[in-house]
Amino acid sequence: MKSRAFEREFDIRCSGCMSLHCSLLKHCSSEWVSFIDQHKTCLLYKKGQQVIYEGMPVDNMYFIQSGKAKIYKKGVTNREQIIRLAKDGDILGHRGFHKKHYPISASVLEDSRICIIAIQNFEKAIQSNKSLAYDLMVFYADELNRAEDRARNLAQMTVREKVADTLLWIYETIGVDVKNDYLDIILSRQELADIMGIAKGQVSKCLNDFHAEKYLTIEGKRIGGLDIDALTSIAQANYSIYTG
Amino acid sequence: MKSRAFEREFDIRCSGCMSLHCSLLKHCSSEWVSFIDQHKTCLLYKKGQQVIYEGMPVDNMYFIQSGKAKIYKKGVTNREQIIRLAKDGDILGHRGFHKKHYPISASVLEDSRICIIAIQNFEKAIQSNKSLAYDLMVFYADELNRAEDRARNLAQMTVREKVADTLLWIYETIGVDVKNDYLDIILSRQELADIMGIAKGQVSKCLNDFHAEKYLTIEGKRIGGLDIDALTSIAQANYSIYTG
DNA sequence: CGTGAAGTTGATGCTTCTCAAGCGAAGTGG
DNA sequence: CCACTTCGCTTGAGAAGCATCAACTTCACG
Repeated sequence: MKSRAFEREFDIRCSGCMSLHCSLLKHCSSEWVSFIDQHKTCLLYKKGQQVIYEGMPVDNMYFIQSGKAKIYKKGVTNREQIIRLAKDGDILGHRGFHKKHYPISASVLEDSRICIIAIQNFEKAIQSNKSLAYDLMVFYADELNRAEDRARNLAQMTVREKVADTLLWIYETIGVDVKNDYLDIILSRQELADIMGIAKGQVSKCLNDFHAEKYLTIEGKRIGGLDIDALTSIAQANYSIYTG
Repeated sequence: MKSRAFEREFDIRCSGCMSLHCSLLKHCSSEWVSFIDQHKTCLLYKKGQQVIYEGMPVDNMYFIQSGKAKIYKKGVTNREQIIRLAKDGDILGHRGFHKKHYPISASVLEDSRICIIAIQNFEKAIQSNKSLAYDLMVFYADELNRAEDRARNLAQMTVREKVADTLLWIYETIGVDVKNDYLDIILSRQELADIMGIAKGQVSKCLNDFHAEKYLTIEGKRIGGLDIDALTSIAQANYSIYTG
């Protein structure tokens, strides 16, 4: 953990954090909220800094108080596979729950405030707050469905379909800046490629195609003005799914 | 549910079923085991019969007492994507938990005995058996990690790597018949292709390649005598992963 | 046997990856 | 404030991988 040299602490009360729908606190009794308040650490991570290292022993759960992060695994031929993007209020590290080593890495994409709680205390909170385990179970079940949809899409879609599908996914999970309608996250072309498991150049070309077809606007790394209907029909052109 | 015309009931006591590590019963108190015993239905499904229909309202949880099943989603251009194989003791339908409609279909691959319990009773059991929610949470978390590994592999691996990886996956999740060392499940080439999201012909060719290279033996649809080390090194040839 | 379903094999062409060169923006040091 | 450097993006050519399709073979089952 040497690389954490320039992290800085910040201070926030959990009671203020609840408005962010923090998954941990939402279903804890007030005494447990103050327990967590006293046992948590809050750190400021600088853009690009790595929070979780794949293969390291599981020690903490992390909660994004503000900021953005990417969660990724090592893949084939020195590639990364980004499996998820996270924003304010999201958990990091829950994939390591009940495992010895984290199965993923996580890095922040912009300066971010992260609340950290030791895994033992997280376990205690689960054991003592009945609905917390239940809600986490439902949360995991949702993530599982989403992960398996993505597995199917990565396996079966063409590059063009993957790009459309991924833009919609970012739109849904991260959202847009209401001021200018740009996706509220900055990703390099390589990172976009690592989400879809395709080559960087394909991302450039496909985005330019979509731009030429007027389905979106590009401003450097910012992507916005998504034509949701058009992208949806591209992503699901050959689909015979029931969307429940 | 018209197609269930030739299902037949069978009878089994939950207390006998516990030896199969039935996920539901393992952590229920004895009074709840008898509650479930009284509220479950047991049906015999014939080979090929569909148990769960993607898009139908969620009504039951299903447990395989004996048999094998495939769990799959509709995909692109009339393809299916098989997301999981299940055997004795496994749950079916848990992906629909807390959803209105099943996100998956499930069919049995051989004659199978299935125990069925209404979702409301399953909910009651969770609410009343504290460790059940916890264990289900851990179960979902494991499934999530596995699903995301598969997403990465489907996105990044070559066909040859996918085939090696998939054979190992079947070996681990389903196992082999100890008598003859053949994988203990019968899958058509199309079904194997639907697991990996590749073309049927590629499966044939690649299996023949592996056979020629003496990494396995083929007896019709039966595949056996896997050279685990060789297949592992094919699947992970270009991998830079930490395997925790 | 006869029929149909499933498996194999090969030819063809499209999709996608790889690699490399050119370009532009952003940051650095003088 | 300007040249220099660096990094990431773009674009294109060539190669490889893979899907599609069709013809043929094998197998299962009546």
